[in-house]
Amino acid sequence: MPEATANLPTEDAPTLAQRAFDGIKTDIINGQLAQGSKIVEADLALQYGISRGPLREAINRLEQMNLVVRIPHAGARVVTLDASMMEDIYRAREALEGMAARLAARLMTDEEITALQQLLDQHENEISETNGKTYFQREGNIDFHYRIAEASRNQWILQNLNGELYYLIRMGRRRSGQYPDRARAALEQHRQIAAAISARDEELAELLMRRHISGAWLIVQHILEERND
Amino acid sequence: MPEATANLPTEDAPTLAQRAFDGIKTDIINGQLAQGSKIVEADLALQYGISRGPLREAINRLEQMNLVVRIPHAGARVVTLDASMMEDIYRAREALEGMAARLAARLMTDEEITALQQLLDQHENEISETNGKTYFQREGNIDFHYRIAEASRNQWILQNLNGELYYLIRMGRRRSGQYPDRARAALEQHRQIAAAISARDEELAELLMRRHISGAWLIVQHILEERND
DNA sequence: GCGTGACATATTGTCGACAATATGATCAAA
DNA sequence: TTTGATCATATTGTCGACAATATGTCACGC
Repeated sequence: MPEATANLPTEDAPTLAQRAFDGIKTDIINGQLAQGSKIVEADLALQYGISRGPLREAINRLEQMNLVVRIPHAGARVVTLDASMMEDIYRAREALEGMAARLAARLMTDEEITALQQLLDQHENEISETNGKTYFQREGNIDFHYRIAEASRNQWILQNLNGELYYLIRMGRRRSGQYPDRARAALEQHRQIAAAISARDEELAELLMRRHISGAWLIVQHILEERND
Repeated sequence: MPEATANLPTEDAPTLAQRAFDGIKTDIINGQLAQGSKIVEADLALQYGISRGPLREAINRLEQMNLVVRIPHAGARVVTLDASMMEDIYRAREALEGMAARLAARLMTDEEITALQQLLDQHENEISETNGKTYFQREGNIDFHYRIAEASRNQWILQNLNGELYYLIRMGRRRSGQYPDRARAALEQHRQIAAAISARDEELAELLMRRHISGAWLIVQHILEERND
C-alpha cells in the first residue's frame, strides 16, 4: 500500500473531479501508482478527502486516455504498458507528429520559427553543461515536440499528442529503464527538422519527423526485447 | 424540444451508464439531438429512466470523444462542427489512415486481402443496381476504411478512427448537406489502394490513402465554403 | 429607452447510503 | 491432495437529497 499518494495541495480547481484527475494522473505518470496496481475508489476518495462521485469521474477520464483500464463491476487498474501497446503508441505518434510537422512548415510564423531555433540553442547549452548527461529527452525533447504540435494549429492532433500519447510515452520510458545517451543525436535531428520548417519544405519536415520518431521506437523496442530474455 | 429521443429498448448492457452512452451517442449521430442543443442531465435521466449518476458518466464519455462540449457548472451541449474543426478531423484522419494503410500492406493476410477485394466487388454491384444513387459513402465507404484500420493491428489507431473520428465525420456529413455523387470515383480509389496492399507496396498504399482522404476533404471544404456565403 | 444590480430559478456538483456484482475463503466429496 | 460448490466479504454500480454555481428576470436609476 503506498504511503503518500495524494497530490492534493491547496490548488483549487473549478471542480473536485478535476483536482482528483490531476493528482492521480501525476501519480501514475511519476510511478507513485505503479503500473498494474489496483485502484480502489473508496481508498482514493479517502486520500483526497472527497466522496466517490467526483473521484469516479476522474477515473473515467483517466480510462479514456488509456492511463487506466477498467472492467465493469471488477474495478480499475493502472495500465500495464507492454511492447505491443508501446509500438501502437509510437506508430500513432509517428503519423500524427509527421502531419504536425508538415502543417507547422506551412503555418508557423517567422517569429515562432526563430523562437524554436533559440530553444534548440538553449538545449545545446544544457547538453554541453551537463556533458550529455542531462535528461534532455524527458522534458526538453517533449518541449520541442510540443511546439511543433502547437504550431500545427490542429486541435485534435495537439490534444491527442499532448493529452495522451506523451504521457504514455513518459510512462513507458520509466518502465523500460535508462536509455543510451541520445541527447546529441536527437538535437541534431531536431535541428534538421527546424531547418526544413524554416525552408517551408513540408514534405521534408514530415519525412524527417517520422524518421526521428521511428528511430526512437527502434531503440525503445531494442531495450524492451533485451529485457524480456 | 425533441419528442422521442430515448433509444432505450430492452437491450441490457453490463451497466446503465453504458446503455445511456450508446443511446445518446446514436441520437447525436443521427441528428435527433441537434448540434449545439443543450443537454440537461435531469431531462435525459428521466427519459432513460435512470438517475443522474450513470447518465453523468455517459456524458463524460461523450465529452472525451468530442461529441459533447462541457463547461464546468454551466452545462453540456452537443458539439457544433464548424469548418475549422472538420479540417482538423480530416487532417488527423489522413495521417492515421495513411499509417493504417501502410501497416495493412505489411500485415494483412492473403485471405483478408481477398475478402477486401470481394467487398469492393459487392460495392460495385450495389452502385450499379442503384445507378450510383446508393448512399455508398455513408456506410460502405466507412466499412472499407474500417477494414483497413482493423488490418493495421494497431489498437490505438483503430480505437480513435472507429471510436471517434468516423462518428464526427458522419455528423459533419449530415450538417453539410448532400454530396455530389462520388461513389464511383471513391470505389476506383479504393480499388487502387487494395491493389497496393495486395502488392505489399506500403509506400504506395499510404500515399493513395492519404490522397483519397485529402481529396474528400477538398470536396467537403468546398461545400462548407459555399454554404457560408 | 437603456444599462445596472439584486433576486429567484434552474442546473450542475457533491455527498452518504443502499443494491448488485465479483472476489476470495471455507468446506465437502472424490 | 485436489476439485468443486457454497457462502461471507469487499468493491463497484445506482440512487435520492442537498449544496454550490450559473442563468434569466425584474425593478430601479439614468
